[in-house]
Amino acid sequence: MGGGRIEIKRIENSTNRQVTFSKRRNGIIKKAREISVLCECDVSLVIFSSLGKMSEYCSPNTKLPELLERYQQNSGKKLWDAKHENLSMEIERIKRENDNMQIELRHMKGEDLNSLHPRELIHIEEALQNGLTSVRDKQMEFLKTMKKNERLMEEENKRLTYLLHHQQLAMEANMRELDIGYRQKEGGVYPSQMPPLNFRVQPTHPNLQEAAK
Amino acid sequence: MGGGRIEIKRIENSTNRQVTFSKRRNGIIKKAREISVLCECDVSLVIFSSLGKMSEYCSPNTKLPELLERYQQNSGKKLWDAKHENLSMEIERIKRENDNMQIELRHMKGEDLNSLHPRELIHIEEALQNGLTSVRDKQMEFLKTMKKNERLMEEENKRLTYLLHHQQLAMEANMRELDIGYRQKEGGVYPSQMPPLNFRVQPTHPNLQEAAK
DNA sequence: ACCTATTAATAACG
DNA sequence: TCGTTATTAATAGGT
Repeated sequence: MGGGRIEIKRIENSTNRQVTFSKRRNGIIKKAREISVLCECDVSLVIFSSLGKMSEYCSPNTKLPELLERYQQNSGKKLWDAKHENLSMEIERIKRENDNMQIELRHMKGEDLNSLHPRELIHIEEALQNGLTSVRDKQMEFLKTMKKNERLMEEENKRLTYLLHHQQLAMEANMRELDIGYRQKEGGVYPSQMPPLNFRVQPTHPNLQEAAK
Repeated sequence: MGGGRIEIKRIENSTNRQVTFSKRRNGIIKKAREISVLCECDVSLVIFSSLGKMSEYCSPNTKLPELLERYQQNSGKKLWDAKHENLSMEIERIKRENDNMQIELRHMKGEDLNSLHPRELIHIEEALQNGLTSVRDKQMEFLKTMKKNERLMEEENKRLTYLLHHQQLAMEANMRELDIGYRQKEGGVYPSQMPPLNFRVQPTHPNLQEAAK
């Protein structure tokens, strides 16, 4: 090839290997192009460098899918037919699963019962009964939660009413005081001992809505 | 390259073209092998001669389907056209359907109820109730059928008993007659007027077992 | 990326 | 397809 022969084995020096790859890649692609032109043949060449970079050559007027189709026919090897079959089988499997569930679901809804044995009917009846029990338990749970919420809201209401009442009392007291002070020293500043009116009324149960969803 | 340069264009002389193809094919395959070894890269080379003869090289430890998979990912081109995607999408669709049914079925069995709203619970409860009603109706139907069968069998029993009785009477009568005839002309042939004993006792209700299955 | 000595590839022919 | 040979192309190693 040139400039001192080399053994055909992995080039250990990484830089060298990269350089050689580049040169030879170009060379082989050129060769591929040449043979395709000179000899009117279809060529497909795909190279992945060790770093994963892809290079390809495909002769003009050649469509890779068609070429690969011919490849499969010629070699007997399956490139994607295998995958294809796998997918088809997967579909069949899932469809069967689907049908079974479909049937079970229809039975649970009381449809298509004619084909069933009494023994199977009993099974389904049990399942339905169990389901019904669970669903009703769950509803009971909700009911309890809602009742509890109601109770809590009532308490909260009472608390708020209480607070409101006291606030009003305080306001009235202040008004009176203000009135007196106003009369005593006319034009005076606002009395500093007056409590801020907006003392925060936080909900005691911030998660009330959670259980009711 | 050697022995007098040539233009890179179709070789018109068919023999020459064939020879050149052979040599260059070997050359390019050799190059492919060399670069794959020297630079640790994955190479796929497929050549179809103008006569349709296939040659290929694939680097060791490289599986063509996997390489082509990488090719698709890198190039964005699809080799296994729409067919594949259709299948994949079909699988996705069925899987979704499957999951939905799975969930519905679990709910019907009273599982995974926590994520449901009260309104949905009511829906499920109704469905379960309907199912239960249908199943119990069907069981009732069976019960009726079985009772009816029982009745029919009783009747049949009576009929058979009656037939049996008459048959016995007939037999006894015959025996007596035979006895008399035997005593009158000793060593005579069997009396031809004797009725066949095996008159067929067919079931009146051949479909009895159908309802009970 | 470019240069060059050296080897590999190969065109033409038998 | 195989071998030989003259000639060119490819390229390893270095800059």
